[in-house]
Amino acid sequence: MKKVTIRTVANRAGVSPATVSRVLNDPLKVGADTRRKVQQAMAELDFQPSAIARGLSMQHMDTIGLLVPGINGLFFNELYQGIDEVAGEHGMKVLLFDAQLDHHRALDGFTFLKQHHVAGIIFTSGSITDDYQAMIDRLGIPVVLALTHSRMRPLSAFRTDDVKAAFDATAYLMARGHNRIAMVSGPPENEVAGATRLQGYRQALTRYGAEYVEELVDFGDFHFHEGYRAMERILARVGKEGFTAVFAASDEMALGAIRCLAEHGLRVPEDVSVMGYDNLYVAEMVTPGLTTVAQPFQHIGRLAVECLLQAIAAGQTETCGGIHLLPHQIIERGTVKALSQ
Amino acid sequence: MKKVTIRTVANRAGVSPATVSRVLNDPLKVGADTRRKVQQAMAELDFQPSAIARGLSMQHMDTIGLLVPGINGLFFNELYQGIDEVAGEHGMKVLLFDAQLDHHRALDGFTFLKQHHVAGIIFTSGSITDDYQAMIDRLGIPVVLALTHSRMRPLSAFRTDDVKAAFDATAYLMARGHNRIAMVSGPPENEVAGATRLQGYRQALTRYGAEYVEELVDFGDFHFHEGYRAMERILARVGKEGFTAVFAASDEMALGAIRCLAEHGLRVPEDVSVMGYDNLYVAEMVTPGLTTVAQPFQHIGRLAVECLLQAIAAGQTETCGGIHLLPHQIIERGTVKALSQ
DNA sequence: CTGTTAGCGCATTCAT
DNA sequence: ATGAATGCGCTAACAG
Repeated sequence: MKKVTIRTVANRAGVSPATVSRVLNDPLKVGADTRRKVQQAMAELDFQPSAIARGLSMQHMDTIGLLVPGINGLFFNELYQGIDEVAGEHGMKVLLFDAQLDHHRALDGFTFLKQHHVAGIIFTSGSITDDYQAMIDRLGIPVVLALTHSRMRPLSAFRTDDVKAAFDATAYLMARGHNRIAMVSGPPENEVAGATRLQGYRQALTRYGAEYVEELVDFGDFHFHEGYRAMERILARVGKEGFTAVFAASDEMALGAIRCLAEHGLRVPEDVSVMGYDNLYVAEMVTPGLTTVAQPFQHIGRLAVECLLQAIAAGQTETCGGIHLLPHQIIERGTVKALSQ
Repeated sequence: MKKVTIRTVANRAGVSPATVSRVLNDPLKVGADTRRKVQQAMAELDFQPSAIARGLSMQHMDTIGLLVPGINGLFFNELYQGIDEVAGEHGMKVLLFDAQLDHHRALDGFTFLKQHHVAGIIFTSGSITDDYQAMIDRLGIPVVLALTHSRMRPLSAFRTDDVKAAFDATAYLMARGHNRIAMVSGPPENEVAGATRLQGYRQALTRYGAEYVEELVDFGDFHFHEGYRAMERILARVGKEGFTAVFAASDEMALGAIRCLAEHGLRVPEDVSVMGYDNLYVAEMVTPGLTTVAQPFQHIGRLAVECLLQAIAAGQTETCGGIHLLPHQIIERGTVKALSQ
């Protein structure tokens, strides 16, 4: 089974390569019967036009790049779904690059995508450090941020208002009678999902007249195990009676905290209420369902693509600009109990 | 900022394009100082060689295609990780195509990947129906199956022995004193993960002297919600006392079943034991941890790539062949209780 | 060791 | 409406 090109088809159909190209891209521009001949020849030869050659010739591959820090984050799936969908609707494919949690590899991701002629890039999560920014500047193609932002350049960013969301979550707890609320925060040096959510928690506390007590907060890397550890440390410091609720900066950590509480004989929500953050699929799948604040991942993905596509169409490297704060939402499930007293 | 090609660099460095190409692909084949000149020129111009043009010229893109039925399956992440890793180790990139649960789109996936010159394809999950097989035959590039198999052609397949795994899971339950075990199965028409697991369950039952009772089994689509529904139907038929344990054909459905049980006042594992299948991340994150049978997703991914790469290197479209059954493993956590009587 | 030439497969002017 | 020629950016022979 040899290589069949546009040329082989042309010979078979007794026409020129150009004509074959035409029926491929604009069938109406060619005579009805020659068109049929060509189409038949293509079918008989099982011709597959080379997207590579086409790309070289046309100078664009109709793809957008998606740069993620690591596909192990459970949020990836939900984000990707939105992205792939609208990209498809606009005739674009998405080229995925996984940085595997390696900063350097993430940098490589940009050049990889560039070398593959993506029309634009969606950068996901992870703070935009200086080197990223420098890379992006030299790139010459539009870049939009999803679930993160850059404080230097006016890169378009799509995310939620993390401090307000954390504020609301904490307020939600307080409105139900909790005033000693522990927090399992993300790393404070993480500006996008660490410091912000901690800040929101703190603001709500003081706003509604509760005291911020340092012993009640600890930190983790957003994953299950560290959520467990952080909860353990808090418990060690303040004991089982030290708090009536805990707010975690991610669903995974919330689940880790719940496990830890269970092992210490504390039931959720009877003895302590727990709130998560993200509203991943798993939040619904656990029993009792995890009360959490939802980020509209899918919607964020969609908007990011649309913004990117717009910049691409407009033809320039600058995107629609600005930080777009999408609405979060508190999803009430079963891990929060109102204090009856 | 204009387009900088291999030619621009050549001019800037005062050499021929061919020389630039050489420092790109085999730096040692060029004089030390000219090489430096070229490298400097490349740096100054921020030259990014076009992977597309290179691909066209070399007739291969150094990528393998990954065809998944839908990225919403939580197992995707774990599989992808193994695949991307070893692909990278061999200098290959993986091109992802998501069929979005659409049979027709999955077919398109093959031609898409083919048109993008992938060296081979890993097809994931979903039964290999006739049209798939026909497509694969015409493709002219090696294809390996992960988490599924084909009963017609000797396509290489990497998966677990589902009937034995289900057998073992059921036996595990019986060894702990359970003999009225409900099953939340996958669709019986699904040959790879539906009928097989149900069969294993049934075999264990009769093998160890328990009766197969039809009222105790119901079906779902492997996802949470249907697991819930199936459990609900079983409960409606046999009542709360009808069984002491339930075996689900997926972790998601196990979690759905647990939710249903909880809503009927049944505690896990005190009142009824539950076993899942897959050992997704979530199995560890719920409390109590879900006892389940683990599929070595990551390992399967790695092997699939290696098999594919081998066929590619060998230069032909036939892969190492045969169905490779990888060992499963029962992961004991907290949802199964031994009956003490 | 380096420059020249000639494609890779397709799209796109121009002619006809 | 269709064919011939040219170029996309790069690699690979073959010279020198």
